[in-house]
Amino acid sequence: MNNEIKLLLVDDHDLFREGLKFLLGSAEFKAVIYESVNGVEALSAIPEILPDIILMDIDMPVMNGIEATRKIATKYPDIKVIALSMYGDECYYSEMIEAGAVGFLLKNSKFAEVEKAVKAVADGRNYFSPEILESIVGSMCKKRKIVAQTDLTDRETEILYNICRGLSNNEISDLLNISKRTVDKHRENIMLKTSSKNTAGLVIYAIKHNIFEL
Amino acid sequence: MNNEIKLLLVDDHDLFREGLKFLLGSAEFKAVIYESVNGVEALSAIPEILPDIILMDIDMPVMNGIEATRKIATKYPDIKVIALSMYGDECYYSEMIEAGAVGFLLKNSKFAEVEKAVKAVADGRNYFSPEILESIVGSMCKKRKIVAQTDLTDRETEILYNICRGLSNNEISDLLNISKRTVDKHRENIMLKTSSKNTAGLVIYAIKHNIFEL
DNA sequence: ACCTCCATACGTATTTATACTTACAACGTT
DNA sequence: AACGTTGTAAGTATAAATACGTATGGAGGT
Repeated sequence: MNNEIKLLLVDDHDLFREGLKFLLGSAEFKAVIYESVNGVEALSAIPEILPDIILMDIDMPVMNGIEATRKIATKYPDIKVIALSMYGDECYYSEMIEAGAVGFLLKNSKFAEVEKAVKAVADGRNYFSPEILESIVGSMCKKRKIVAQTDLTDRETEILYNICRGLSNNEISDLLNISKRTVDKHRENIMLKTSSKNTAGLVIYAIKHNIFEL
Repeated sequence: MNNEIKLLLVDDHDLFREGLKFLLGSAEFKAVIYESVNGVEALSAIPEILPDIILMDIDMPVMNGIEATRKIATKYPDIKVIALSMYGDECYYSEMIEAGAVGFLLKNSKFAEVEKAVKAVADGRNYFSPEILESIVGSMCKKRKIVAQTDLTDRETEILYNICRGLSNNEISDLLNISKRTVDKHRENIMLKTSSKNTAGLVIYAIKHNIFEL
């Protein structure tokens, strides 16, 4: 934190870069600022700059920030990439995280947030803006809500699982070495318990209740 | 960061609390340490302590950390809860995040991580251990992979959607004012295109390709 | 010992789904 | 103008699923 941080700004908007550069000059930490206007330029500039941290825009011509981040994270695992995006849509941040970003900021955040993020990643931590975290939480809650317990017996669960695999009652009866009629009956009972009208309902129930994974 | 931080440790293992308390004494920041042995005790102790940050174990008798966090986050939104868990399973952290934790640490992390986390949340940020972040990334990648495009026509997509809703071909034909035999044919074509053997396969395909949402 | 739940099995009947076939009008492309 | 795709429709046949029954042995709890 006491050393100079080499910061590379990658953004196609000159004005945005200029403003950010100015602000970073007044930051708590000392930073040397480099600039690139898109992913391709950034990639070619990196070998000689070897920046510590990259502030990467996502929407860019030539090569977008996600692709660029993916390549950078692979070739230079020590370089920390902080994503800068106009929007906090899930499709953005999840791909960016997957690509290897260790931070994610929205462009409408205050500079103090940028400072925080830079300090955090310089320190080996990661920083995600509250909006993003909230969104992550949100998508998790969604996922969580559908996890519930069933009142299906083990056998019923097993049979439901195999129904989801696409097996017919006949095939299931062979698999489990029981009568086809028994499977029929189980299926009937499962439909009763799960309030399903048909196979479609069964499959959806099974997925919602983690009996079957996509 | 210059003020004293009021820290409440909630963990049922005396030794763990003691060790952590000692370590926190040598931390960069100044902290007053309070202790509780489970969620219930923590909840009754909070009104008089009014801690800034809580380090909350998840596996505890009487009231687990998730329940306790949920209650705390509701009643005292200003108190930051950092989860401490032995395991980084998704079922743990996602529930904990949902409950309102702003940080998540694994018990096998070094004390430096605890320090980082405390500083981060005291500073209004959030801190998730790299393992957890990696896991979040993992679950996101999974989600992403299943989104793909289909070569189904609009009509076929519509019919597949209604199949997933649990409608029979007969009901779909009524709904769309077409012959039942037409729906039969569409269904057949869809099965061909999606390489599905039966309804179960159709439903799974539809969910994977975002034609139907759970 | 009694009772409930579970897994097993079978009978019968109806409804749906699956499979293979042909046909044709509308539309766009080559 | 010929061709491919789409959406529509229909015939025939079999397989599967759905919907009612009933029944029995065993495991577990009261």
